[in-house]
Amino acid sequence: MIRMSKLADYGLVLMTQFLRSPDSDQNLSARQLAVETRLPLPVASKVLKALTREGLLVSHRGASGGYSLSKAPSRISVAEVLEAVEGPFAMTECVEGSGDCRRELVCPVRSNWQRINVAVKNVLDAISLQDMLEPLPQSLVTLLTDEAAGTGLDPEPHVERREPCEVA
Amino acid sequence: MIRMSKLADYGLVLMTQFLRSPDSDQNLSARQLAVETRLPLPVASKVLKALTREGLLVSHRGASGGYSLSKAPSRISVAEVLEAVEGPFAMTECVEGSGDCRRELVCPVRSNWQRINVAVKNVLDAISLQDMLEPLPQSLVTLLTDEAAGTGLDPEPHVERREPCEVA
DNA sequence: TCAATTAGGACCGCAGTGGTACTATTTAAA
DNA sequence: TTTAAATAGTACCACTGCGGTCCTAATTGA
Repeated sequence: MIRMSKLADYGLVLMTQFLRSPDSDQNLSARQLAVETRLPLPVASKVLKALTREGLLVSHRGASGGYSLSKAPSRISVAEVLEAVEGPFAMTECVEGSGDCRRELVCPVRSNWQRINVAVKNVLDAISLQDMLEPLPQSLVTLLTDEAAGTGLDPEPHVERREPCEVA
Repeated sequence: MIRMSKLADYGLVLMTQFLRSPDSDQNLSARQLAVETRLPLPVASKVLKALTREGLLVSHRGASGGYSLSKAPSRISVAEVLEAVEGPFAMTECVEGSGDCRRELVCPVRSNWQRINVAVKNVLDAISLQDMLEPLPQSLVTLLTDEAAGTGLDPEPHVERREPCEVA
């Protein structure tokens, strides 16, 4: 499924929550964020801690404390958020080089996984928090998808474009 | 980590194994494939069954039976193989529409996940089995990565290109 | 001083992955 | 006709790690 974890998804939801109010560098408490995002407080708290540890959020302790974005939302990428929560981006085990793969020497696909890994990561790195808010990045996505579809490969129509279901 | 499962990785390794011999539409038994890929026979067997069920392989039962590719390796994409083994491609839960997400109505990122999902899937769909064999698709990957990097977003240099470690 | 925060763990149930085993069915070859 | 070598299908299981909770500091504005 190439699924990313729920926690990472929560990370994105929480990060974008800062952009929903007029001033995006405001201070929001874990409690506020949890309520607004419909997440259980302990869960939101855990994710916020991770995001802070990785430098994407700045925390303010004590009464009337909270969190705020560490930089402009246009300069925070989706990939950054995901990696902050779930660690370095590695689609396969051999990409992160644990090194205990018995197939390593006879594996013909390994070096290409490295490349694919970079390609996918770049897709997620090209999308900023700002982009995630509105259904705007149409140009971006179509660009990416069109390029992917027209790379000189056999034009087998694998692609089945799903209709994105809009939010109310 | 956005990790895909080991089984899916095995699927790719097994599928590409057909291309390592001169005639790619030959008949290979599970036992042969298991030995050549250094995979336990039961594991290889399980994955091969899945690939057959999804129509990517054709099976031949009985003595001197085995598996063979159902179509030209240039017309089989990486995405197809992954989906055959681990089910439909969905990076987040809400993408596959289980529908029990309490955040659904207030979630600002949902519709964009649909798009990102398509974008990533297209990256994997643009790479054929053939491409996976040799470290060839340089043009393809650089194209994808360059396009991703130059989409008019804030040109923050998120991208840290890892040096791909070649196979012997 | 107090209450409201964040920081940092420890802890745990449980689903799902990775892997095994067994039986039934098919079929080329002896 | 028999046999052995295959695949098909399913049940089974150990174990990892995810998602989630809770508790105890440390911090700080009111």
